[in-house]
Amino acid sequence: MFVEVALDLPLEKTFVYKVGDYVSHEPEVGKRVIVPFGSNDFLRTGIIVDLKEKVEFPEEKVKEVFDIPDDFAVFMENTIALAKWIADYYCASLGEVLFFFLPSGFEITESFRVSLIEENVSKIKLSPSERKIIEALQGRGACKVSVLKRRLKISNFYQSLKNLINKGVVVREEFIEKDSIPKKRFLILKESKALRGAKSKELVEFLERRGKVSVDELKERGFSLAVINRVVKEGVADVVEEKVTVGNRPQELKDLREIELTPSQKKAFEAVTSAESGTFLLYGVTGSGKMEVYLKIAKEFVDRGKSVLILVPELLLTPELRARVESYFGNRIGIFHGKLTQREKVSAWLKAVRGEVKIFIGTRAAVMLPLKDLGLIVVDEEQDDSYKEQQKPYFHAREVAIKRGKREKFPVLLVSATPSVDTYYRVQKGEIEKLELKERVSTVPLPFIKVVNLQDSKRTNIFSKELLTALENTVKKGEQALLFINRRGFFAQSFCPSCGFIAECEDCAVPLVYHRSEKKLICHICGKRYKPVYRCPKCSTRLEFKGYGTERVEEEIKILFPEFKVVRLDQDTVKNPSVGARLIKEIKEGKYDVIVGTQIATKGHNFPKLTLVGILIADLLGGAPDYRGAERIFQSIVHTTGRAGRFKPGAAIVQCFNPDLPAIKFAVEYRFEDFYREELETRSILNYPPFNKGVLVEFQLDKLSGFKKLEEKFRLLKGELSKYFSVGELIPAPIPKVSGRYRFTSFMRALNEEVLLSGIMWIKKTFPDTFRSFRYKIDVEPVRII
DNA sequence: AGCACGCCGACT
DNA sequence: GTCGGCGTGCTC
Repeated sequence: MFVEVALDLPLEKTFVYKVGDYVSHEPEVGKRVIVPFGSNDFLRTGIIVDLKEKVEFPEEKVKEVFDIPDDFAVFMENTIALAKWIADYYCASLGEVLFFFLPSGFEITESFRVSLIEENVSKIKLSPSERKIIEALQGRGACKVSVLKRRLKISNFYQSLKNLINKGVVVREEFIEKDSIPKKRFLILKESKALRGAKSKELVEFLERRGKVSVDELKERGFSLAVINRVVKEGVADVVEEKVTVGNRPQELKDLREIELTPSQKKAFEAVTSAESGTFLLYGVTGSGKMEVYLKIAKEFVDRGKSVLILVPELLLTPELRARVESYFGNRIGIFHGKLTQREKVSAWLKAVRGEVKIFIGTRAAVMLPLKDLGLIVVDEEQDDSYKEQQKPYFHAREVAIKRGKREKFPVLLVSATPSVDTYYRVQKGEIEKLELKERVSTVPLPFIKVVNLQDSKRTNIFSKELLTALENTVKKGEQALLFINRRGFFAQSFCPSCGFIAECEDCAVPLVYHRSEKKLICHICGKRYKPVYRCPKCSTRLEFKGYGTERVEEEIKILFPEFKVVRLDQDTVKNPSVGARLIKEIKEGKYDVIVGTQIATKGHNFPKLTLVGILIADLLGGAPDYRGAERIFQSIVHTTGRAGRFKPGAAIVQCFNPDLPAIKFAVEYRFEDFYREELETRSILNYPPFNKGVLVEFQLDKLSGFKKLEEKFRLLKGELSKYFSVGELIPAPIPKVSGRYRFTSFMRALNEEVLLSGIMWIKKTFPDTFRSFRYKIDVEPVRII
């Protein structure tokens, strides 16, 4: 018997191994396998992707599997096929995809460690490289070879290290990086025997009753380790280690069937629960009860014995949301997201494998969970960019979910008040069925939105008179206001008013942002911190810290209204989760009058007293100037203004310089269909996605001198590449230098999925050889192209 | 990716 | 002679 194994390597190849007699478990597709690999046969973890009776590969070269450590598969056959699609579509290898999703606690790798044994090296002849290695090892214990190599940057590193080992100065030892699967030890009764000693007798009797008990439980019941060991030694019981999962706390259950559905909610419920497969869009404004509907649909599938996966954006997976889902499904829910610890991830993965949990709620990383009898995937806030992975494999979890539904034959439900332009386009083409919730469940009307043109308005700094008046009235009534700004420290660069000098990051060449709390200039690309310069180094004029960030807004509000209690909610203040949770709690309790915040403040939280939302400069909500700017402005306005008056009537003031932008105009007038129509028209004319499939290629150079060679090679391939893509120029990225590396990008567009797939296949075949000496990234259907 | 090996020019 | 810098082939 042979197995085909995918390893965590950027190679198209899989590897064949022979399965010998001495493996712990039967080979099976999707199981982990430990195999020797490479010149020194280090052990690595792989995934079995196929079973074979015969191999074409010369049999004498086929190595034998070291072990198959589990009696369960960590991937299902279906998800391995799905991983192949991800690999083909998003330009990665099968192994890279599988090991991206598999919690790293499942991985076992073997490597060498070296340590110095001969401290007195003065008498031995040594080359400079060898000396460098010894210096690095001095005063240290064993050091991983890979770590040492990375630190030293010597070209003949391995040769020099070998010389040192031959000279007897350094020793080498293999070691295994252990998996971190939580394990528990159990005693299993083998044969009953009468033992001496009261405690031993008691333990044997207890084992006779229970058969199998964990060592932890025995200890809790007052059996000492000595007694336990004795019973094992006498042959009464065996000790086994088992991989375990950790449970959730039980919660009070709320019965979903009590909720009465409106006619359109009912229609949506019927459509999804009666479908065998297909993609749906649950579409409805704030307050139309989207969540109640999809939870009820989920409940229906669980009642039928199916499992359900609910995907949410990164920022939405708050304790609040979890509590809400738990109130419906109790402790039967599992959580999976990137910020769990290794052990928690492994534990959650095992729960899925064993079917211990029927409902999983998670972020994009959860989309490949090996859920048995999966009957439904819900993608909440489907337009959210956090569904797109920003490293290899650059997959979009919404797309993977849709593919998974098609492959495993179950419905996929996208949910949004402001669908992505992409999804809306597919609704128009009939690929996705729209289920619109027309009635609002909430008795509170949608907030009244007023647009203020900053060019006409009388204003104090960035605050229009209208906004200031509304702010004052709101706080006077004892209610809260949220002032929304796009980014922390936006434009808060140090700027010379006489010569125009702007302090920039020496590595990334972007303007530095002044952070008052730290009294430092910070680069928002690489994070490097600088001492602030107060006088222009060129003309020694006093510098201004210009522009608006959350900090400056907070400060100016405090000056304008010294009696208001102001709180700032942005990346800086909620970086520490416990501080963030405390601030949120305090806001809900009404401890603050004004909240100054970024996107973070608007996602996933309901502030009951919040009745006024002010958007300071709506024109800037698009962030980076790319073809999706309008879409982001539209979504930001709708989401932010929707925060006002969730429980009592509220209002929103949208300040902007250009009130005629379709994204602004249609958002504030609640004319959603008009926005999508006009935006799709623009995209169509300019030939942007969704009318084609975009691919962003980015090259990174250590030295600018390498550009000539890169350009040459790129030009050489361009002809062939143009068979699949319309290829954009190789241009320096708008932020040309990141962490000391120069970035060059080309944006390419393929006509459709079919062409894209063959184009990516060609890239996979060609790029690794052609651009071997270059660092490059290939981001298929990127969410940002700068 | 990570490693081996081989070739070159530039230093002791 | 080494050393450091590439380009290239291979991993079951």
